[in-house]
Amino acid sequence: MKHAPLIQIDLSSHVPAYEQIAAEIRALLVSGELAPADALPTVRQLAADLNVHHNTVAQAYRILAEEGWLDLRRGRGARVVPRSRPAPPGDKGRRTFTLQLKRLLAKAAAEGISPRLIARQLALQAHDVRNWTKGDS
Amino acid sequence: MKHAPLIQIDLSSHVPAYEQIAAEIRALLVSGELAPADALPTVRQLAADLNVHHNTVAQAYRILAEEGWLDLRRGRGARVVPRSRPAPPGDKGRRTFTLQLKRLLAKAAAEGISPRLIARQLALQAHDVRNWTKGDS
DNA sequence: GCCTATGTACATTGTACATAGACACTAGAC
DNA sequence: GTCTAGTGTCTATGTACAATGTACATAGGC
Repeated sequence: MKHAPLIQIDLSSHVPAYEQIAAEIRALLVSGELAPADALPTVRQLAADLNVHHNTVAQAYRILAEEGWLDLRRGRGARVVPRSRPAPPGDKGRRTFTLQLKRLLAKAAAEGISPRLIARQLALQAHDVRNWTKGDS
Repeated sequence: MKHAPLIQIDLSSHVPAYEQIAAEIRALLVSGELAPADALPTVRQLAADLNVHHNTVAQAYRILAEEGWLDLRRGRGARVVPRSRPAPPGDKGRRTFTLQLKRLLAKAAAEGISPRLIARQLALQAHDVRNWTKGDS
């Protein structure tokens, strides 16, 4: 099967490329669009697509491997592996999430996105979240 | 009036301190908890509270000043100033927002926060967003 | 066995965060 | 007016880290 760009990153952003790559792939993993046994592009392949160095992609893969999503083997490539749901985080983890969410919304508003649009987007995403792991294609 | 800590940042986080400070204050500005004519703590005051250098706070203030929220004057301090709603961003801006939101939610899920809790938090924030600029204390 | 393709390790380079410390300006006391 | 304390601002510096270049180690096809 031929992949569409698979993921997309913004090289002009201040957030590190390897982190963006990991975040994008993580989103696909969480939503189920990438399922166990699926093969990921090789580090050099994806690096060429994104115009970064293959070591940058390798660093992203390593992060996901440490989180338990991937199995990396030299010479063979990267595959998605089954992963048990991690222990729910404590108050601190949940509060950090809320904090980052608030900051993101405030920034969006400051850039001119209307509260109405923001609220609508939140509702949309909430809907998607409820369908995670149910509807993997 | 005596301020509670006003804002709080995480020095162990990978996101720069000056950015966290700006984001926190921006949230207060957007929500209306900081209104025009209000005075902010001095850079040295806030720096002492947060255990950072006063130049770090100054950098955060400068960001907010460039966004049009603050008026900075040497010797006088920092005050909130009226700000006209900026022009709504184009497709790119809106898509960047959606992208960042998706990444944040995926990360939260990967850390073990249940989809149910995430969806609930989104609904809560959507509610808050709708009350911006209505209920400034 | 050899060759090609894969992920990995290490040294190097550039950039940005955070700090230190001196400077410029303002307001108020006297 | 002058002095003084307090404000934001500027320049230089140390350190950490992102991204790279290059060489290496491993797997699989022929």
